[in-house]
Amino acid sequence: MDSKKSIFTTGEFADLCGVKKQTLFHYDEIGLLKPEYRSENGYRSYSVHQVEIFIVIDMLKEIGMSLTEIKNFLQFKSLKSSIELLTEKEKIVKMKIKKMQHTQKLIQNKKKQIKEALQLNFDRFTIEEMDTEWYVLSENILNLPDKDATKVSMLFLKYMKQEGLFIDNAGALIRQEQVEAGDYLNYSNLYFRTHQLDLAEKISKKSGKYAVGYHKGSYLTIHETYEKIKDYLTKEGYRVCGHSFEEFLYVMEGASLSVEDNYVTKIMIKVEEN
Amino acid sequence: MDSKKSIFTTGEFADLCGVKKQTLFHYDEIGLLKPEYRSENGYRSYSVHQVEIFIVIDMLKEIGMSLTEIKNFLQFKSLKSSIELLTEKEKIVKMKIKKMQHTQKLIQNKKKQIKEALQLNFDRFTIEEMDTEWYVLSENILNLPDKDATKVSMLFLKYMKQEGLFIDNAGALIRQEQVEAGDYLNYSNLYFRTHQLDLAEKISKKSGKYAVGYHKGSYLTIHETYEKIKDYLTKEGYRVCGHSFEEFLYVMEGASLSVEDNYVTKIMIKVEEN
DNA sequence: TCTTGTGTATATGGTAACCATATACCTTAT
DNA sequence: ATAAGGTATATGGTTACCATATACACAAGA
Repeated sequence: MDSKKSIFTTGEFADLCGVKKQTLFHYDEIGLLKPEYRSENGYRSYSVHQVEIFIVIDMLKEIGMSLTEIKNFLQFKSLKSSIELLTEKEKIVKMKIKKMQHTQKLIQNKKKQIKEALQLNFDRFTIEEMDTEWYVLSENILNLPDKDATKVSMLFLKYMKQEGLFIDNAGALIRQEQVEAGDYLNYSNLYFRTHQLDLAEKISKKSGKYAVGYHKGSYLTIHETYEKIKDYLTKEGYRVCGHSFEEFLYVMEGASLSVEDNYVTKIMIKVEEN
Repeated sequence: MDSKKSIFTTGEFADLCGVKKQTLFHYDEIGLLKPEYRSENGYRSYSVHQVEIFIVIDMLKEIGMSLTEIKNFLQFKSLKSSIELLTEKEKIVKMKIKKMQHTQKLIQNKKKQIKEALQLNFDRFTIEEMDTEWYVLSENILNLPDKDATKVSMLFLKYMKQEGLFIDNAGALIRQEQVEAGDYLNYSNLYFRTHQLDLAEKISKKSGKYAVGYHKGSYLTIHETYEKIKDYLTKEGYRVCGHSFEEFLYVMEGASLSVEDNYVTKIMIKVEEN
């Protein structure tokens, strides 16, 4: 006569919700989700309907609200403002979906990159015939003071990030004169490889023979690799005839425990035979 | 001659990455992302390429990896296992996108619900003519011992949750006999409203006149509201002629600070005129 | 040149949302 | 009747930061 159907213990309810009992204790403690009642033995009892509350809590948590915020929201002090909040959250969810889709692309790209890396020999220099490629270029920063150059670069990178174009590798362009002068850290532009040709205004290209080498380790020691490539070129009867393009890989099978030792920069310098 | 372009200070780099300086200090400390180098004055210097690393870190964080896991991953101890990990993470991202899309629906539903609630008077009982509705029903738990009933309910709810059908409200069906006997907590089935008619095997319906009332507050005091509805029916010249359907999560503008006091259970009992 | 505002570095303590563990009690199944 | 397993509370620990305080560095103007 006083049967109570669909009443769950803490363990059952936790299982149902896909969390640990601890979490429910916590929610009880902070008053976010208290059990319907306690039995005489002190055991918590949750009802079916509370599963629904939990689902809402879980959802709000998922979209980045803190438990305190959620508690306030569930107070429903004003239904109108609740609707407003939900409308706002709807936008956030849309953005998150977009971000996740971007992440998907990023992962695919990284996988491709690693697969390529598996085929590569980072210790050898080569001369390669390369096709034209299209880049989105930053403004020229060569003749700017370092401070200003940094600002321009920042704006460029922020823009690219914001537009979701930060999927492929970023690169740096070093002009022939700087390469020849050994002024390797004096970039003239940053760039991104792109397949979107509608970004036409800021595009540059290259095609022909390139010396390809890989620099392992810090940015600061890249001159060493450049010098080695130059030696290699002399030996092979080539000389620099254009700009250098640096792209960043950082996927070397890591013997080293130090993260940054695994950084690899791909260097491509336009060359021709003597 | 020794110009260094695109080198960022901690503040700049933080801005670029969309985080606080503190976060970068933290990553430096735990060895996850150390600056390329330190100037003589002790200032951290980050390179463009490190933005790329940060983006990967951020992405991996987004999909639920801990900083320690990320650090290990970036060690690239084995490129093959790195690819495997990424492939696994790809699946997770897919799932997350699905979940987010589900969340979108949920939010829309809650908004609709709140909008409806704004029109309602929770203090009045009414007799309403209602159309046929289709429900996904759980197994009958009426004649099961409470323990077993709970288990069956759990399986039902878990199934619904897993299938992503936990968008609309859950409800409980109390049979006429239990309603008449005052055994209001002795559900015979749980149900979900549904628009998917392909779930045909587990469907139930109803159509006709219903007494509609709202119970505010705890599950345990629902009998009070039932008794009031019964009084109301007698006064109006109606009597119970079918089952009662309870649905949850109609929200009330919260006068109370206690979360659970603001929840409302909608009670619909099939009735006919005397 | 001095100053003043802004930037950086380190150190320390604090926070949210749990998780792990220990201890004690309760319940059910054999 | 006893063991296995579930529940309750208490306490300390964890992760990924954030806030604040203090000290030093740098750039720009009076």
